[in-house]
Amino acid sequence: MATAETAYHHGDLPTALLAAVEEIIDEQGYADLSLREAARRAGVSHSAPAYHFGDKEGMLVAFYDRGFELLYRDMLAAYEEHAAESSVERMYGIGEAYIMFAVEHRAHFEIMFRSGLAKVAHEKLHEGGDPVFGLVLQTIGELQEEGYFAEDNLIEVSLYLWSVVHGFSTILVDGSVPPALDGADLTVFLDGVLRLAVPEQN
Amino acid sequence: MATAETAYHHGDLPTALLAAVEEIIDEQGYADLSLREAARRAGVSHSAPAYHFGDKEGMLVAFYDRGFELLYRDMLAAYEEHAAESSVERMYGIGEAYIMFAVEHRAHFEIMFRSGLAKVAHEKLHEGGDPVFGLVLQTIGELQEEGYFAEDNLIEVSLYLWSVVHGFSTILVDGSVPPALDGADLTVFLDGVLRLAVPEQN
DNA sequence: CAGAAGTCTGGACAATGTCAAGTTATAATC
DNA sequence: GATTATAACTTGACATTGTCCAGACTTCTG
Repeated sequence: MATAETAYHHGDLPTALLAAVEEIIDEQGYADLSLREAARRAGVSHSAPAYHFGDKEGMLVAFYDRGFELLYRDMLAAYEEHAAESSVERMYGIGEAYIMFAVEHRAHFEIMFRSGLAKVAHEKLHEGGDPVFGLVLQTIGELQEEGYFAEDNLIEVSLYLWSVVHGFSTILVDGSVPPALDGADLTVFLDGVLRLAVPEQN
Repeated sequence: MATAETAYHHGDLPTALLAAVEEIIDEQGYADLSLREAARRAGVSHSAPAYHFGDKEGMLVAFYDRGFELLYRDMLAAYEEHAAESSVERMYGIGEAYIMFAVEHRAHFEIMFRSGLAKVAHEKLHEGGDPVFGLVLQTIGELQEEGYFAEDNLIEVSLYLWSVVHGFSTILVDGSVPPALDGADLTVFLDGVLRLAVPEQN
């Protein structure tokens, strides 16, 4: 059996390393993440990761890419779940999926948006079309068609809605909420916040 | 003259170090910030900072605190500038001040909200009352009095507006905008986004 | 079975954060 | 004004980190 037990060949070291990255960030935060600690947890030597990822940034970019895969999967599922309903329901759906992704995959969210990696990696992402942003634009187009927003300001509307959803996610992940809200059930506010974001239909 | 030139006593090393921190983050980003490089730029030995700040986190907390001072100063000025006008104008004012602070003091903004320091330092901040958040609550109360929002959901409204403003700031600082918007004059969108955030008066 | 390619090890190096002990400047005291 | 004390730094050391390089082991290919 040539699985994780094997002495030399690990089996699937890249996956094991990315799992270790998530573990470390969850336990100790992004600041204390080190290549060598990830290698230790995967049971390999300190320079094994370099073979697969080149350097530390390479490993984080792989983690970053995986995060966008997961995020897109969740958002697409939410979109399709409300395919037959109003565009507002789809908007709430993908917004909620985004926010819940941030909460449930905090490690990925941090690397994706809070590590300074965004500047480097986002360029690569946009070359490939960025399906996440594409889905957002699609939904906003539908909102405009159904009269929830004027049709002459797609950029502003998309920046606005993206700001609400991304901002709320950031706040949740930070834990930088006022003390009164600490430990509260955040899903409750999630709904309220999203509903405040979309005006009455015209 | 016992100023910065002096061999031993620097004159005001803490200030010089915090200035160096800002320089380094502006030039190379938060990830490449090191205690020793800050010391080098201030012209002192590698462990001089420890005397004033204890450790690296201590130095960053000082930088963090200074950032909140500056932010509150800007927001308060914006609030008072529109003291005689509608509450919406004050809301736009402090929102714009927040966002422009993020753009113009990018280094402070990163440490304040994107460094993982928030969890540690925010508790300390909230003990002291957090004037920034106080000003936000004040303004939202006025918005509710003037009928822009229902009066039974202060928490949701504050989370919502904070999300818009903070989220937009984050997006600007990231540079993680879709390529079409790169290099565009962001102040234009700032106005549009803020106006989308507040509904018609009741 | 031989060789080539793929996967990982082990040692080295410079850089970093932190600690302990020593050094010099400034302030306080008599 | 000399002495003493305290504040403000320096110097040296150590463990840890990311990266590079030469080598070793394993598996695949013919």
